[in-house]
Amino acid sequence: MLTDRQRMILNAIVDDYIRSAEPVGSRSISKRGDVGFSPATIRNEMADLEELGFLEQPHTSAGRIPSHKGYRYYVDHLTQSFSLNPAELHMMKTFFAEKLNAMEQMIQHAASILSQMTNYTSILLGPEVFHTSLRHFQLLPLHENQAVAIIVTSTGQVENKTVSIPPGVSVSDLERVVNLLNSKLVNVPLYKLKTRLYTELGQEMQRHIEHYEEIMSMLDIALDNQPDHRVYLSGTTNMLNQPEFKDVEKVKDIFELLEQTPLLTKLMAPAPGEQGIQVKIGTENTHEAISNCSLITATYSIDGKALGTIGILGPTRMEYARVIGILNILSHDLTKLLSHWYK
Amino acid sequence: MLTDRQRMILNAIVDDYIRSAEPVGSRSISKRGDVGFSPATIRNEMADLEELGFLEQPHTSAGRIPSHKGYRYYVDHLTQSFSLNPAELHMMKTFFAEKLNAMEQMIQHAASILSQMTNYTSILLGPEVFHTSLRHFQLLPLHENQAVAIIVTSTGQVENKTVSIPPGVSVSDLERVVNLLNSKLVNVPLYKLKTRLYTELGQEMQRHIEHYEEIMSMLDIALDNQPDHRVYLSGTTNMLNQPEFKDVEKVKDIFELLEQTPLLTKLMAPAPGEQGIQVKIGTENTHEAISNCSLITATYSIDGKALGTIGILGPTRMEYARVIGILNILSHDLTKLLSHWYK
DNA sequence: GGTTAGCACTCGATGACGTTGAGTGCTAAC
DNA sequence: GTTAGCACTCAACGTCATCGAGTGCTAACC
Repeated sequence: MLTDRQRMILNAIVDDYIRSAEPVGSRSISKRGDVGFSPATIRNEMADLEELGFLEQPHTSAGRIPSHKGYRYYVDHLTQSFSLNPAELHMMKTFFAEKLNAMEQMIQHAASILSQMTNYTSILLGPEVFHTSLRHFQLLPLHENQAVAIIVTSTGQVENKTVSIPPGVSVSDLERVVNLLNSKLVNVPLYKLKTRLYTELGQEMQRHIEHYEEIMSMLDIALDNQPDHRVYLSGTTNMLNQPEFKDVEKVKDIFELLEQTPLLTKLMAPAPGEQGIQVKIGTENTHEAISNCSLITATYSIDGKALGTIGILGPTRMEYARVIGILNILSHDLTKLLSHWYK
Repeated sequence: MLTDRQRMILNAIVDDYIRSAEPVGSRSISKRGDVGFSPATIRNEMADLEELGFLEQPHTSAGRIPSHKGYRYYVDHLTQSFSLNPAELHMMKTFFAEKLNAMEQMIQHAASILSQMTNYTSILLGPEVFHTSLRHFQLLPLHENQAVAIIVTSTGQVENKTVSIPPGVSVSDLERVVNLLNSKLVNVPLYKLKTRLYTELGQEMQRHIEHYEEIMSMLDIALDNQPDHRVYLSGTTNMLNQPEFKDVEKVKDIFELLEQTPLLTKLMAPAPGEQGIQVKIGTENTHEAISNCSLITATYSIDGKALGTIGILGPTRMEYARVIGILNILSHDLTKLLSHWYK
């Protein structure tokens, strides 16, 4: 579709623009050295590339900037795989050495490392609930009428919730209920817990346990784990360092988006069946607030099942090669680490 | 120190400036109606107030804006106690009705309500660890060499941490350890846990438990709860709506500060002995990034012991009366709610 | 003596205008 | 096919005049 020379020039323009954030002219491309043609020749090619929709001109007498289509082409034809410098490799290695952390802290830590390395905003979605199951259930009385319900999942996460103990229910009643649940519901996926509670345990509990109704409604609350991903953010302020966001109005929408967990989850959700790195450029993102941003995501998984998503959000003018390289490493390492953890 | 009329005029200026964010002139004050003097008279008083340091002039031919000293005077002499409208009262009432939430969620929720009501940024510090004690300790094995340690505190918070089980230690060993801890350490303040573990339990454990050394070092990790406050933020984007922060450079410093938990903790820490509402205006704050901001804080407590802090961060041009009113209500209600919860 | 009307003065904000320079498109020469 | 040359475009920037909100001061008024 494009000639070799056009590809070279397009690459040079995107590279330059990523670095400078300013429209690039034919002269500066010619001067770079890696494209050995005069400005005039490059101008001709640039005009062609613009006609083909790969470049845009902010105004007549300015240089060119890549269009979304241009970025897309650039990303799809990225050849040089990005390599980290020793200091950065060390940073990632030491991170994975500290695997004794609880999963949650580990993910938060991963988010902050990502944002530090890339200078963009990092977004991590915690493990999907669909693939985690119940390992242990516990009810700890706090007072005579309140208790903490604790759910330990197969991934080692601990969820807890305060519930009211219905009047008339004794501690030994609760113990019996807890034992019953643990014997019947362990290893059941979290999202099936409540239906199983009713279908399999309903009758047995009705027979053996007093105050059946009240206890069931208490368990209903206790097992009502939020099915949304946990979202971990880091480096949101990095957004403010980008010249394209020197206008507060533009950042505001983005920041508001970042505060809304469900929207983020939707944006980060991998297209079904997709594995590996995904790049969404500008308007390819479904939300208007980030139509000037690119979102690069990678999934991490266990036994081939996608568990969660890592993402980097930055301006469309993003260091694609570098970010993709980093995400690649991190998602693989996370996958390996979790497999080891999970057994 | 100030005449009645001066006080009236100062009040009027601060009020107007808080609303409009623009220097106020003598004519507009005169037109308000509540100060029944001509612009000329008001101009004279304004000149005096400026000489006394309560007002400032951005440039010769502009109106006046309050100086930090002016805000301070305004705040110290706030008379009309602010009252909420019915819708807002309802918002707070319903919030406190949902007390079945776990404490953590409750605090996060309180933060978001605060920021919604005030349109500023809200900062909440969770309960101090000093005043909470151990209610229950639990070790749940995940695999043969890993377990989750769960600490339930007297305030109903649940902390958890993953630890490695030393090789050779059996499940029954662990059970014995857990029982011992629960019988001896319940109601001990969290920050004393580890010393008590060594002083009181060391000998007994050494006698009854195999692998003493390894188990102790495991418990050392398990009980190593982080002593810093948890920080809950909400409405950080509200900062971007303030005209004084239309310049990205100014917001950046503030946002960076908001990301640093320890600094925030220090800023929010109440002066020793102080109870109730505290207002820190501009440079009264110890951190330079918020020298154009005011921070209003209130403590919530149990039995007179300060447990945590609620704060609102906004521009020096802040709706002091309103914010103070809201913080007053919320801190009292939180105190009441926690006392009830805590018993 | 306190209050106010009147008036000259100040100075940021706004907009018109010219200049500058980076960059283009086109043509003609190589 | 490539490149040098040149006229053209247009945002950015600086200058300048205008405008108007607001002041300080003086003199008149109650």
